[in-house]
Amino acid sequence: METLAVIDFETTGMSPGHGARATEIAAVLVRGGAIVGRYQSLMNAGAYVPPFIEELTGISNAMIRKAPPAEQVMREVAEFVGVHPLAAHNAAFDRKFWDDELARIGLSRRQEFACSLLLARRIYPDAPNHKLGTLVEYARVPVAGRFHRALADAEMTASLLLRMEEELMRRFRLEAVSHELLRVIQAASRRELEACVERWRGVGG
DNA sequence: TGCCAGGCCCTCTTTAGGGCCTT
Repeated sequence: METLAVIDFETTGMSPGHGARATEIAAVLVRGGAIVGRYQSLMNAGAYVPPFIEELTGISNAMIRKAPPAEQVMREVAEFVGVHPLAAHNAAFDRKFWDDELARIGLSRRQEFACSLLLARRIYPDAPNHKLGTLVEYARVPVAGRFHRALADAEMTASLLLRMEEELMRRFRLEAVSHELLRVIQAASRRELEACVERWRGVGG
């Protein structure tokens, strides 16, 4: 049975290419339609947390100073995730930080990301918007805690992915939805969801 | 001190611009 690792970063800014660093990471393991494992830690990368980010996340400079070193946390979470396929909400963002923080300890990513944002745009085109908080309400996913904290966001992203997998199974009469199928769907045009799944079914996916 | 990005995708498109998402 496939296990999926859903991750979420809190950071000091938008891009590691401009000096932003991670302040917190969470990873949850999803298997058999349920969350079966959780990892969460603040991390001290020596970076300054701007006031806007402190307000947004509730993660302060004082909290970061007392947190374990980023190197230690990244080694732990990389070990926790292993080679399981990855997922995140707006994965382009988390992928940048995952790759950057791993590179700093001499590691590299071993798997691809599924993106719950791209999937939601295809599966829930009529949602008011595709922010995580809006989708949690729209898809009736349980609120797991404070938004913009890593573990709560990772758990809600995982639950949203499970809800979308259920929707795909119902709509297309599939017995299961693999990470590979999610990758195929998110890579296809928004307007071609039906044709994309039928092609997948046709080649025995 | 506290600046800042970039991929996706739509459309009044493709010789481009701008909104959506993530922190």
